[in-house]
Amino acid sequence: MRNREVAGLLENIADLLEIKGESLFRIGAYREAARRIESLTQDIAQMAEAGTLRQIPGVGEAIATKIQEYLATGHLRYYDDLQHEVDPALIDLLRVPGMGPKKVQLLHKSLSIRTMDELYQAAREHRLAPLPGMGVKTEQNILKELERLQQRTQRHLLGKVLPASEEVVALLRELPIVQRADPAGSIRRMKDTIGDIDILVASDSSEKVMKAFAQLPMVKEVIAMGATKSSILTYDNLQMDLRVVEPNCYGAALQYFTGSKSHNIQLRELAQKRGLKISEYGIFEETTGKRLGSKEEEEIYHILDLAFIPPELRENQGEIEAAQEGKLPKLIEIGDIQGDLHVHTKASDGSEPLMAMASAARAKGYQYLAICDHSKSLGIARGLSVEKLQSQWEEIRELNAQLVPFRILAGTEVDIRNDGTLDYDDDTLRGFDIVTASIHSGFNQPQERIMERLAAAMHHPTVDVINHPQGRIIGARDPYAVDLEMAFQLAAVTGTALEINAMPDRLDLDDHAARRAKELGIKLTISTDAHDSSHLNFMRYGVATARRGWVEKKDVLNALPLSELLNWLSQRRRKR
DNA sequence: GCCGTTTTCGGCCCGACTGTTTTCAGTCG
Repeated sequence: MRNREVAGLLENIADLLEIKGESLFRIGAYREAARRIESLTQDIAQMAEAGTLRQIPGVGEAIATKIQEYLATGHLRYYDDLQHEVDPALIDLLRVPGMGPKKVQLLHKSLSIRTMDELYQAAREHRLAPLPGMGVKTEQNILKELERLQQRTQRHLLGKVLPASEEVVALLRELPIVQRADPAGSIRRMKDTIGDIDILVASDSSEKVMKAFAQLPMVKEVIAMGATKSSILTYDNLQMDLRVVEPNCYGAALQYFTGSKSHNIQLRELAQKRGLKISEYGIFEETTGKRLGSKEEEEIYHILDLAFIPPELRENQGEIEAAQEGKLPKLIEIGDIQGDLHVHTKASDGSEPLMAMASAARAKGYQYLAICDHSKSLGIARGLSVEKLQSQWEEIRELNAQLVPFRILAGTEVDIRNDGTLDYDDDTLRGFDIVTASIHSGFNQPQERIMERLAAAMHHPTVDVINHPQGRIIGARDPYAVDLEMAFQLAAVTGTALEINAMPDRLDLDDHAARRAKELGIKLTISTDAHDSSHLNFMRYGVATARRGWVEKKDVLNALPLSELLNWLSQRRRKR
């Protein structure tokens, strides 16, 4: 898939146009197209061949032609020319907070500054301040931001940021002056990675809240402090932005600060067409200025005759249209989950015994838990030999007798070997209650080989689920070369379920892929891949990813009660 | 550059904050 590559190209064009001082609307058009292509599960190259590029919202005549040219020839004349007009090195400077296209252009023209290093030097030597529109304060800020940029990694895992934000929100809620508090922004939308943390508070004493916020125990540095907005840096280098609003605007503010930007823009356009205006203070009649709603978030949507749109869907990916037509999905909820279908124990690379994992699952109110330790050849993870399996099965039988009606399923995470064969013989595989299969090697194989392996696994008569089908580790490893559309077709034909792996650094299938799989009627599992009992709590991230993928309860295998899950599994055995 | 039950041309979300200014430009979300 070259989707990310094409999206990146369009982003670069937008950046260059921005520095060049082009129309903001044209720049926005490139960014919107990039965003749409990034979230596509269909292969952009295939769409280009089929001539269907213009079906992508935000892609019109001009951009479609450019994509065609780029994919066919490997380069784009327009982009090449642009790079001669505007030095591409300057794009980097836009990453410095406070540096926009105008300042980048100014510094480039007057001081020939091209890189962050040069910018840093110039600021150190006080050459920025005398420039028109700059000044001492601006120079100091640039210096500070450059230093901060070095120590701050760009994006953080939801699994790290969500608990941190909830901790802060809990502390803020304890203050008597605080009426309401919530994480907002991309955290509330449950994106898999997060930049800055947005927190919203309703209070009549804004400044007191600011002060209390700045004194929280996790605060390392106060970056900015205004009347209604302040930013801090925590000891684990998370930036948190706090905004305080009056309680009667809280709903409108929560809607606004939850975003996404793109969702809000579309919502505001819709409002405009009806003679209404939306801001963070409420929804108003354009002509009279009369406020129609603001206290609760739901009001904003209801006044526009929309069903309430859950935060996870607010990405301008068709949710507003669906809300208009009353066709929003009834999203799966954490309480719908009846069990976990992928966990490890001490027998392979987990850290707790079977009994501990089972008790923890039962304590969560689950009806079942599938033990899926690694298979024999995965030496690095102490994969189980057939002999060890026998004793694990024995242990499971004994425990099940004690724990009834709770049920431990004897499962495996069998390795799909480099040649596409599975890591246990068929007889052994038939002995499991559930077989999940994974690729753990040959990550760099070409797409054909990867697809052959996946196809072989999905056609194998015992395989029920493919785990982490994309194979990404967020921030560490790119997905392997999966043709997702083909994988989905295979899953649909063979009736194989696909996992949404809930590990915070996997979340694989990701949200877009999950949505496409759901559209094609593929069964999904949401499992944690827990290696100790605390990891069972990762389920919320898997459910969040599923929700972002418009997934409903009926799409998810482990939302079934035990008896129906067992039915599904045995019917599958009979069919094959 | 995209898009269309108010438009194939003329629109394109809205406000706060900062630092530089004497009324505003640039940046951000």
